[in-house]
Amino acid sequence: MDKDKIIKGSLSTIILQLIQNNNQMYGYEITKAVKEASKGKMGLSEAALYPTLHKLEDEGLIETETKIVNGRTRKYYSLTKKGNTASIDQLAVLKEAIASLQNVLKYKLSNG
Amino acid sequence: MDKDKIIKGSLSTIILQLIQNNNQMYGYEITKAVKEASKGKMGLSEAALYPTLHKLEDEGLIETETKIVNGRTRKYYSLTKKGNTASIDQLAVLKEAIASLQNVLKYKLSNG
DNA sequence: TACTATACCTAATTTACTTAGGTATACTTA
DNA sequence: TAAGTATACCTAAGTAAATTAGGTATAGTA
Repeated sequence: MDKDKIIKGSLSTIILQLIQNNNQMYGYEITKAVKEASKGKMGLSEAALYPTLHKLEDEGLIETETKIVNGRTRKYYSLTKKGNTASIDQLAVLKEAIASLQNVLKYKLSNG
Repeated sequence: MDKDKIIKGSLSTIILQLIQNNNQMYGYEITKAVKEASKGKMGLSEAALYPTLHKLEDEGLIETETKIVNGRTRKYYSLTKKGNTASIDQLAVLKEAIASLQNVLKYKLSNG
């Protein structure tokens, strides 16, 4: 099993949550955050990240502010009001899903 | 967020683990087990399940024994030796991935 | 007799990711 | 000074794995 498969389908939730925890983040910073927080056990490719950021922006969940830092452009993302609500909701759903998954993994038939 | 997205990409691992916990299971039983273990919070569609079972069988991780019960055919699946090893390995990877995911979800930048 | 539950299945579509690039600036190292 | 690494943005094409939307058939229940 690919070690990153767990983030499949949860990518939007992860991104929203990271931005919420840190008020604002830029794309490259998010990829580094995932790597560092997971002690290198997870990788978030830029090819997966950027389209998802653009999708979240199109949905009105995040908004951008461009800054020039050290001669390079950074696009900082922060949550909109709608995005803040969505982040809270999605995190709750994900946590419940993790709990359910753990229950499924240890499940034994009662008549077994 | 779709409440079932967490199982995307982990489906093979879940199936192998359920069969391992119960020695042998048939397809329909697996769908009911997921529903019951998750208290109805997760659903595993048969359209997702059966192709995955067939793939695992093609890979030599599970094997079948057909039984007629109450006038209906059941295809019981059990782990092969290879499947037993794979199940143990994949469960470890998945558990580590869950732990990593939880670390990512609570991550705050040190310079924030 | 119709509906629900059990029990197997597939084809076509869609989604979300990976692979495989591209552009550009700043910093480090040979 | 040239090459390589890190930073920082991005997209197009391909693929994997799910969903949608069915199908077949038997047994039990209303």
